[in-house]
Amino acid sequence: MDGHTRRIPDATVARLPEYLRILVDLVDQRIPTVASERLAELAGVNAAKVRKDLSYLGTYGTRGVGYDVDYLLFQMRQALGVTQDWPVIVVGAGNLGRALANYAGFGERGFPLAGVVDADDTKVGTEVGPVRVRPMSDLKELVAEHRPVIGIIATPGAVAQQVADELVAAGVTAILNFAPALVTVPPSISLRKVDLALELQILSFYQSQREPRRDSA
Amino acid sequence: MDGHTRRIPDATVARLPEYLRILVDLVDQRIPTVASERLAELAGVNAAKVRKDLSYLGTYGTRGVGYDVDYLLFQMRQALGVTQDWPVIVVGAGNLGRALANYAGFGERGFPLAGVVDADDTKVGTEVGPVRVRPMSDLKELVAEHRPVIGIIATPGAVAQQVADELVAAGVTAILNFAPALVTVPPSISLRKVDLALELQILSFYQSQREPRRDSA
DNA sequence: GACTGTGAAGTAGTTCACAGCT
DNA sequence: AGCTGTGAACTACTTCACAGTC
Repeated sequence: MDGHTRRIPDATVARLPEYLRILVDLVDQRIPTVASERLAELAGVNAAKVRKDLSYLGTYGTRGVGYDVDYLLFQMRQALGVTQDWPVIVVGAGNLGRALANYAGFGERGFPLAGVVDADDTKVGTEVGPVRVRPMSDLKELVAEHRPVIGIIATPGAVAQQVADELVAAGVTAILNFAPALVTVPPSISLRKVDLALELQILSFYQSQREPRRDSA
Repeated sequence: MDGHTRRIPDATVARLPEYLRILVDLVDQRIPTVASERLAELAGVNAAKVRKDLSYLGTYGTRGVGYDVDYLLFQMRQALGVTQDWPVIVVGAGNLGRALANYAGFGERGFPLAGVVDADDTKVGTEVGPVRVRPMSDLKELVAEHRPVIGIIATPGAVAQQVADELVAAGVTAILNFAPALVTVPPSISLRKVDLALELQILSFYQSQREPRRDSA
């Protein structure tokens, strides 16, 4: 029952939230057990990978039967550290920041909006989804109030590093960066990046490999 | 001048847009040449990786000097197939879809908004950023008009697969899926996925590894 | 002297294939 | 019989280290 937990490979970690989502669905459907084969199908990967991934959690399925859905869901939440909500603070109340703040999907999945801050005084005080934009100077207070929080950078690339520094100074230990810029943080801080244009460019690459486009402007 | 182009590894492809962004910056700053060491620093990777990545493009830098920024930028655009704009069509005019449609960053980086469609009649006709929402039945026409386009799925997860099927039927060959659901498409279609909550959960994992949180509710 | 391009070595991730439990 | 858990084989990616060029 322990889980002599070896270090979980990054590639596995990146898949755990997908399994989590599927398990939530299965619970909703009152499905009591699931085999690696089925889970693999639902996740779009192969069964050996599922079994190996789950084995890192110290999970014990039952041979001949499969995995107990409730218990696996419990373990998955435990492993991901999503047994409680993690509030998020959005920095930047431009289009993207407002969009993210409005996006209810976050709250539903355990990441409620704690606040939105912006350096631009003309934006401060305006409504964004469920909150009002607050000045950057409120950041420290906001973080202290909700800690631990995840900071979301939704500013132009040019100020992303500065914002990251301010988040770290305010006590934020996990950052999701949507700005198209390299951001570096101390090693104790977790950082991930999402760049929407970059994803489109990757699609562009694979697509133009198949069916090269005329290059005439 | 040829570039006896070996197949480019996926990991390299995923980094090319980052190099592209950096090169655009360097051109703006009128910097004529760049060494792999410097490029690596700007991209947050190591120099050997940069050199190997660029070598897949059939790029020739100059030993003792570095890479010509203009030429490298040209090659990068060529490789990524972003020498012309790729219009995007957003499916789903909910919070996320409207957010994406409003997000100017796309247009600036070569992905202008061709339209927004939604299955919900009460949303059809409403303004979203620069366009009006059109009904799903206009999808085929919209695609035909702008082809090739990239389809963006910004719907609830439950209808994501159906939307993907409709996009494919309408002639879309590249899809970016923001819905939290597995979507499968024929092998000739390029597909990528961005799941915002999933990114937050990954951060949650790494953070709770460091500083486990009390589990009391 | 400086910097690229790349084989070779090293590391991480995936998949196979099967022993072992229920 | 059915399905997990995992060593072993394989594949992909990264990094080293250095010969080659300017």
